[in-house]
Amino acid sequence: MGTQDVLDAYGIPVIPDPADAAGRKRRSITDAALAEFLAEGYSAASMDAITQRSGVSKATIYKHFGSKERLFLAVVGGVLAQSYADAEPADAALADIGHEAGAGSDSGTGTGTGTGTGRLRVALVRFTTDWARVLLRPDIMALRRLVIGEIDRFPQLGQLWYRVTYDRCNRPLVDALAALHDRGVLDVPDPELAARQLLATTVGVPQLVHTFAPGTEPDEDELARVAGSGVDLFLAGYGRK
Amino acid sequence: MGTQDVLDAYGIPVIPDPADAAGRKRRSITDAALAEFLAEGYSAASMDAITQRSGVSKATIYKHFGSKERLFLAVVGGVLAQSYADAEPADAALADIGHEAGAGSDSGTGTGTGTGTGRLRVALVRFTTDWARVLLRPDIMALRRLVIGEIDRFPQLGQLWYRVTYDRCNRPLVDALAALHDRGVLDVPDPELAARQLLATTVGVPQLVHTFAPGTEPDEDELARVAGSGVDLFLAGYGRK
DNA sequence: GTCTATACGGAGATAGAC
DNA sequence: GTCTATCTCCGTATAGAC
Repeated sequence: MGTQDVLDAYGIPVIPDPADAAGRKRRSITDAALAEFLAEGYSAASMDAITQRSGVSKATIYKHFGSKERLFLAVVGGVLAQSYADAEPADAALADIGHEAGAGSDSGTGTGTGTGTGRLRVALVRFTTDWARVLLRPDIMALRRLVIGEIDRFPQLGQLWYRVTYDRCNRPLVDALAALHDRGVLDVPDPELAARQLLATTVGVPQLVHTFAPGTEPDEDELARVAGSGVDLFLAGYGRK
Repeated sequence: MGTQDVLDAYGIPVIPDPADAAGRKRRSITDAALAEFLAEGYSAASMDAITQRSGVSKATIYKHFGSKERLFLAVVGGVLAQSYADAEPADAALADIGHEAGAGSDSGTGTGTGTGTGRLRVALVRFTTDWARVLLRPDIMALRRLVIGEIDRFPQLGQLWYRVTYDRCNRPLVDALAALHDRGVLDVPDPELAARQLLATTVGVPQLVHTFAPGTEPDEDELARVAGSGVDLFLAGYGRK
């Protein structure tokens, strides 16, 4: 009598799957919590506000996550793992670095401010630009600021952030550079350091600005200009002479 | 009657200057507040804890600073302005860049991984190493994390941090690079970008690690190695060909 | 100018009905 | 499993004596 209102296309009552209902509630909680934590930081964020944002009751939140600390870790940690899903295009550029390197016209000249148009240069610019586009997204920058600010209280998140970024971005680049070194395309005695330098000149340079200017979208033209110049610098230093 | 205990070298009682007493109290408040804010962040820091750390009463703190927000701004802003006092040696290195550049042996070759020992290279390594030593100091890194984490609530501090760093570190470097360009020592069409790139490869690279690994002292050898490699990269790209 | 004592609100977390 | 109502404590800020 009014307890089964929802009917499907055939008029058959739809009994909500309890598991799915719980999953949806859990999702609405984590969404609300993330928004609140990003807006207020950990300490200033209130469980009351998260309760109101999520639409569920406070007791339910505590049943699911136990405490504010655990909620924070679950939410931020979970988002971190998934945030780089949009960075897939960078993997394609990475494949370009490995496969087509050395087949271009003048990929190794690296004249500094010159306009070397080798395939390697294009691939490196594409790779770094893709990553910059992802890492400079306002939501990811905000998450980064949150993690950095709370790192004394939650060192695990700092470790996780660094590791995820490294595994997804640095490590593949290091491997690619090492391979290019072995094939004689580049002269990179320390691929580990070289990768960090390349990312610093391309991604790090605009990232520094956006770290202290919250909410600003990255400018595509500026991004391309910086990435191009950074890659030129890199190739000038590590190209075969 | 015991109210004038303090005597100077001639046995003359020293009446504490009320203004100085207030100044000392103000100083003990700001010291305590800084320690508390660094340890707990803005929101989690409690005025009670600052009261206990400082040794003065809570009412006195409010008489001096009005509110927690104003105390935070005064303390962090004040420290920012003075934190770079230790970076004076970098100015000396900067003078070296300007005065002795071009007089060295092979300052402009920039062989990438080569060991160019020109005076310019030495001066640039010195300049960047000095700055890295200062910017990577654990207390300054902690302050930086605090500012970044609270930037949504206190955008003024973000602006101030960026401006102070830029005025003291970037701008002089930009000017020096522009001068070297004009004298034909380097080929730097965009000194602004070039300075950011140089600082990214030398200071930014280790800074990124220490951002996510709080409390770790920078290793001198590693610092020198990174700075040297970064400067080589820079000279390879921007040296006259 | 500086202290003690306190007002007042909001925080995180839980008990118990359903 | 989920809600309403509540407990308890600690937060910022201030009033008033000295």
